[in-house]
Amino acid sequence: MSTIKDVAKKAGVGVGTVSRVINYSGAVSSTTRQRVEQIIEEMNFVPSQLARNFNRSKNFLVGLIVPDIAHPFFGEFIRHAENELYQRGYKALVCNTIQQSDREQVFLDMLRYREVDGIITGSHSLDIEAYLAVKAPLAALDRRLGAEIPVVHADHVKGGRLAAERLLRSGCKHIAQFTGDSLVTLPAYDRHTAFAEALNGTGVSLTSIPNQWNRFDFSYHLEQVKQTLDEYREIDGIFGVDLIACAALKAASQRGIAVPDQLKIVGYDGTCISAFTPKTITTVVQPIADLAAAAVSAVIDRIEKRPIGQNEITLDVYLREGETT
Amino acid sequence: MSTIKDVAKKAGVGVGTVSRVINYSGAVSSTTRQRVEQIIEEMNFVPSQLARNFNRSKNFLVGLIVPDIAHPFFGEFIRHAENELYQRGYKALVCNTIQQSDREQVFLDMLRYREVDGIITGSHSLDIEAYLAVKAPLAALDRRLGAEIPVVHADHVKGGRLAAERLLRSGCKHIAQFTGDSLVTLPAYDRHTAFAEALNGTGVSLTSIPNQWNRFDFSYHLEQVKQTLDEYREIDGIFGVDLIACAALKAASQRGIAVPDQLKIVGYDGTCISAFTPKTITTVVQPIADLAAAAVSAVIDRIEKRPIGQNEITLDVYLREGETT
DNA sequence: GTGAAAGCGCTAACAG
DNA sequence: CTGTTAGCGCTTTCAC
Repeated sequence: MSTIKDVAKKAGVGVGTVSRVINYSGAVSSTTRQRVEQIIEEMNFVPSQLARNFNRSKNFLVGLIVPDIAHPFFGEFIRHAENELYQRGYKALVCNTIQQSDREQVFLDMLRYREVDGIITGSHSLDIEAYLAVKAPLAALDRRLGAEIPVVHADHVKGGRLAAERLLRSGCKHIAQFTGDSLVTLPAYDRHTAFAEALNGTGVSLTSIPNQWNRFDFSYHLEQVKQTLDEYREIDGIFGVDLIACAALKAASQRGIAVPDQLKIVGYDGTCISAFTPKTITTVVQPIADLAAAAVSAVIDRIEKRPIGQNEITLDVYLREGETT
Repeated sequence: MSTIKDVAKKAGVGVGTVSRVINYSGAVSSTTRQRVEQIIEEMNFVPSQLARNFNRSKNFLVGLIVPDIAHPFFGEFIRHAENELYQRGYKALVCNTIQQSDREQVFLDMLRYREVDGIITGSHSLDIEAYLAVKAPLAALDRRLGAEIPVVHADHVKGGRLAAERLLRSGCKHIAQFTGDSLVTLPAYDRHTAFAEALNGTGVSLTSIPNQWNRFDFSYHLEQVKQTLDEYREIDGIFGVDLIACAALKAASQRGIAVPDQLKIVGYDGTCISAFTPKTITTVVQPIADLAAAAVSAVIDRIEKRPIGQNEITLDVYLREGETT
């Protein structure tokens, strides 16, 4: 593995010159440049990124913390985030927490150890304090971690309202919604509050089923929907994340309930799975690519110490009509 | 940001001692150790991973190259690979190639630049030569890149046979299979050859439709299945990856074809989506977690220069019965 | 047991 | 324009 020194010696120049050549920094006469480039070629020299990172004390690496990469929402988020990072010269380190907060802590530590230059987190298992202790470039997806830390999220208030309006328009009278853990103040929870509010005074009954919506365990959701359908026979409308909507479609099929005739379903997220089912699911679409781009911009602005704009970014959602309403 | 030198000075010891303390290497008297640890605590000192990586010339980073993270098969693969890497003290860098071979080249270059210690690739857009040029720790998923490069894959021959036998057992007479690009010698292609062989001499007709199976574009697959069903009215059995099986289920539903009565479907991969549909898809399950573990072991063995075993690892598959056969 | 010193490979400041 | 030199922060001999 040849080094910059070897190249310099063989080319009969100083290491500074070689550095200038490979970095296109400073001025080098074209004859020198040519000679050096040729030697580099000959020796098959490749500058060590390790050394470069070291003395610029930067990795061009951003950690992406998510509960589960295989979950469609996070999978799509990471796909877009990775792409966006790549466009800007950064690489993506993925971190699955899979409901283990200790792993989340480890990844957060990578920031202190300067293994990554910044972090985007979509996981929520850790206490907020752990995040606040980190005064490094950080951005959160759908969680307010403190005034200092940028958060990007979809307009969940509008999302919840759109879903409710859609079910009302279809004439539903007994609606069930599968909510997240209300103990945590997630922007994402707003959709359920907004959903309930939109139903208020319409005479429509609402049953809220607590559900761990970002858990990627289909049988868990399926079981929950089945229980709900069995317990509340009158239900004619269901609202939940795409995975739950998908489970609802399956449960209805197994119970012989016709969709959308007897039961209407509205999903949330707008992930690819809403199209995989025989009946395309009507769903509230989150702008996943834009969320990813916004989160990436937020961290990179902080890494590169650019003037920063607002700390809370809310992006628009819309309802995509399917065949379940 | 305090450095090891600051700590040494404040503790009144040499930097070597501090280094021994934080690495638990060499011997340090317990009094010294205590004093140093206290100072470290006080100063809130954290060793720079950047510097450490630099002088060990190692990153503990493995690149994971896949066509599309959001594709269920690759999403699950990455999830397991990341986990496995984490257990062994490595981190995962993800690289979406999304059908762009130039990006694949860039990621491969990271190996030469020593940005990653090794690479696991599940992408196949690049010419084999580009891989062969890299004589660094590398492992491939489902592709033979050369005798030197380890490859892990499922037992696709058995997989193809299982699928064929299942459809035969259901009494199918006119079967269609959606194959990959036969130009490339992928182990994964064996399933289609085996599938065809198993049908040989049974009097059952087989139509093979060329399909880009690892393309993550549902509407593309859906369109293809629809065309096939329209063109070959007599088809009563379909074999393809889970995504295609899913599309087939949808196409059948839209065409008013009853599954499994009029049409049987067998998927391949065993990804989570096979359970998402109202009728669970009968599918050949690849041991994704084991494939990931094997690939990770292969790269790490090479990174850590351990004696290596065989270069081609074939893992068992099985048929998971669903409701589409 | 512990301190001093020599790098790891590169960048950047500083003389020429 | 270009060579020299001083680090970047840590690990690792090598004496003491």
